Amino acid sequence: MKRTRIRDIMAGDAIGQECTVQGWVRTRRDSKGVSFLELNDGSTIKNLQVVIDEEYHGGAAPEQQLANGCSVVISGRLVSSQGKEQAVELKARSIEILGEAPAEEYPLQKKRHSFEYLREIAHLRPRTNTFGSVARVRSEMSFAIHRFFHERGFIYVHTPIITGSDCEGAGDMFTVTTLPLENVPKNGGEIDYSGDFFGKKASLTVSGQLEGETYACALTDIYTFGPTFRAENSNTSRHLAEFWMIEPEMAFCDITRNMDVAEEFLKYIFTYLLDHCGDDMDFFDSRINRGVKENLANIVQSSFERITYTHAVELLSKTQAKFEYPVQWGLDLQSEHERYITETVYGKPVIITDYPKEIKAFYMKLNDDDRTVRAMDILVPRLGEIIGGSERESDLGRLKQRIIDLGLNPDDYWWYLDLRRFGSVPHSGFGLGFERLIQFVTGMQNIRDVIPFPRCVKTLDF
RNA sequence: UCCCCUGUAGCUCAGUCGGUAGAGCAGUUGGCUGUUAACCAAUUGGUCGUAGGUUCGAGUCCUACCGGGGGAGCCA
Repeated sequence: MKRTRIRDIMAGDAIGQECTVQGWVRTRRDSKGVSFLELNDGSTIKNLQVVIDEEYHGGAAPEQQLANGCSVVISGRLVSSQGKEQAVELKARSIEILGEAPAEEYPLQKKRHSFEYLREIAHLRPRTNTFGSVARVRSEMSFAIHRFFHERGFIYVHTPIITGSDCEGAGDMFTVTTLPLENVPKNGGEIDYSGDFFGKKASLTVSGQLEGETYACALTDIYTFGPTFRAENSNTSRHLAEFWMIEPEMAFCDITRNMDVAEEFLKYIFTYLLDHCGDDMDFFDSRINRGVKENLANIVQSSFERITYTHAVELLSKTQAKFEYPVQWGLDLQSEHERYITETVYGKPVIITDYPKEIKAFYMKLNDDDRTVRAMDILVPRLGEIIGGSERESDLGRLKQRIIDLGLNPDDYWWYLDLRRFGSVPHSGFGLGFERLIQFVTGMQNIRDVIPFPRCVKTLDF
């Protein structure tokens, strides 16, 4: 018999139909003469209640073995439930156990486990409500992101994972090598990469932006969505050594349209999530972080406030609120400042633009005041910065000067500079970390719990 | 990398003033004709993270190391 997904059973009116379901037993409750199984197949957070009563004709499954965690094939008839917690239930006619899960050894109990413990059994944690929901939300969010860009004619560009440019400047890089580590060839004191696989030093990418710009300066509207690697020794609930990043890049686009697209982007994917992941979002809202749904709904409804960095500093200087870190023009805004502006001052998302050039990257377009650059950060309540972007410097001379001013070598950026030498155009883009986005929409506290197998400093267990 | 907290049963935790350990849940056994975190009863289960030290005596105090968590910095 064809396998029916539990999601489809829950969504439709299938009462009276015969069907076969396959899944894992989440829990069993016994009374004299009747047993109840909660069955989950991952297609939805909802469990299907299976009733084993006098009409059950048996099969290969003694009830004792129908333990939490075992996998089963169950055939029977869908009936309306006598219980109050569910509308439909499956009256079992036959049950076959595919794989047992000995109760004394199975690490997942039907009680609630701490996330710290579940991280130690990352191969089994997708069988829990929380991690099943995270996986479905990740998948739906990925799809929503691709759909947003696809609908607007953006080209999905696969920027490289391995990069030879040592100049991306966004963080510490992992080296990629086939050199024998026990006897690394050296030329003087320096490592000699000439005999290495690529004949030069190679690393894992820390950003696809510079490569993305090359394709934007040919295909106009592009985006990247791929893995990114940072070898930073940061041990926090917001950092991973391997994470996924989304980086759109648009030619013939100034900072204003960049902001328009970013605002539209966030509203689109949040709307998609609320429309398509209702059950999972209800779970996050009630069990993980009360208010996440309302927060997303408010963002979708709002019109993002747009202010300059200079104005933000004025706001922060005028307030009575106490901050741990000083507020002064020229210093970067701390997380506490960003949250004060978006939560207390405006109560909605805020886009801050035109930061001092000293605290932003070399490639951002210099304003006429020669002090600020066309950067834009989008801040949202409960998180702070969610998106960072800018209009890129399109003038060859000014870009070259910025590189020199920061003590970098223009020769390292020859192909990036070529984009300004030949057919240069105003262009803009932004980036956001996918896992931080998932953290934000689910309310999950630790970034290690929104990616299937987190890679962190001193952690590579699966 | 720095600061703070933490490590006790399979899981989540309690353990007072230093006197060799306890609860809930899970498991096991039994009971209960429709349960919903099912319920009721009984019961198994411990090198108290590791190594030193102080002490007549250490889960408890001290030191180091290891693991976990929170915060900072860096950043997405």
